Amino acid sequence: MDTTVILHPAPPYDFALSAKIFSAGDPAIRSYRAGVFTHTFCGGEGTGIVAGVRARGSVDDPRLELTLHSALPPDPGVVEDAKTRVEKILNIHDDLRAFYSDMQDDPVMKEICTRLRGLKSPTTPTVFEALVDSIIEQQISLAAAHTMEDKLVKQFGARFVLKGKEFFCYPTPARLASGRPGQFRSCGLSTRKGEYIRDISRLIDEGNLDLEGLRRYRDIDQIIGELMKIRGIGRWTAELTVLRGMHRVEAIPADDLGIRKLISHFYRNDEMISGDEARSIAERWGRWKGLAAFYLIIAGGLEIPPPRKK
DNA sequence: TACCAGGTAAAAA
DNA sequence: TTTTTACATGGT
Repeated sequence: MDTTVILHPAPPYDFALSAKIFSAGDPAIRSYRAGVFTHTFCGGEGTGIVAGVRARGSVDDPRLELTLHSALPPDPGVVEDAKTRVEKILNIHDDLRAFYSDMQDDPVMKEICTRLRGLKSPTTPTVFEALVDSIIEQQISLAAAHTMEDKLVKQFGARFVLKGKEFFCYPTPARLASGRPGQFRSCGLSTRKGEYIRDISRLIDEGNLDLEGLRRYRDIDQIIGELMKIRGIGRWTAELTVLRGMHRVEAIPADDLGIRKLISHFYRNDEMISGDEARSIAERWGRWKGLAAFYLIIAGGLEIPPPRKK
């Protein structure tokens, strides 16, 4: 059973460029293959929906075709919910014009914005997901972390079968709260990281931590401060969580090794810089520090060259 | 084979 | 108070 609706992103929007970051994703969870972004949504009792998104129109007149694949016809409310969630994950209603306008004084970012026009950064469906993934990504390589993240989803997440294929959804705090140490270890996580994730999941499950509620703080430093009170969450993890999980694009995890390397590549001729130096350089991006960092990540991946030194 | 990789908390000094 | 160490897996 397929149900199709049309979404209307704010232009400019380059879906193919924006979705490419999901290319390495597992199709049983979330991926981008052959021009289609797919994402799972779990219902009750082993049921679920696979959402597929493809581009229609153009960068300046963009439309998206969202198709929901399910065993039974979905309720109108379910369709509306999936639509809202996809819009939020891809942030298709972001207006990039103010960002581009503010980058005009920075020759490096100005050039990158021209090359990557229409690129929008994604957000995780929940703050919880951003937080758990950030913990997993502490210290180790992204390749290693992504393997562990997929294992965690398959170990703890809800499962459903559609057209003979198996799909998984990101685990709820309740599921991770009752995880045993051996289960986290079998996902490749250190015993310590397993404890962090289990303890945070318990706090949420028992009603002692409201991650989504932290969105109400206007001051980002207040959110970061609240997160850092929790065991396992340092500054880097807190900053990455608000950026990726709350779409607070003014936040930048400046201590991040990858971001430091990218800033040094584009602004300091590949001479390695400290987190404080990265923070200092990022100041020029104003309220767009995190989004600018995302643009650097994609520019780095596409091997867009830094401007010739003067 | 080592060593590093998008950190953090806890132990040791 | 500041410095050092353990941790886990994938890539090189």
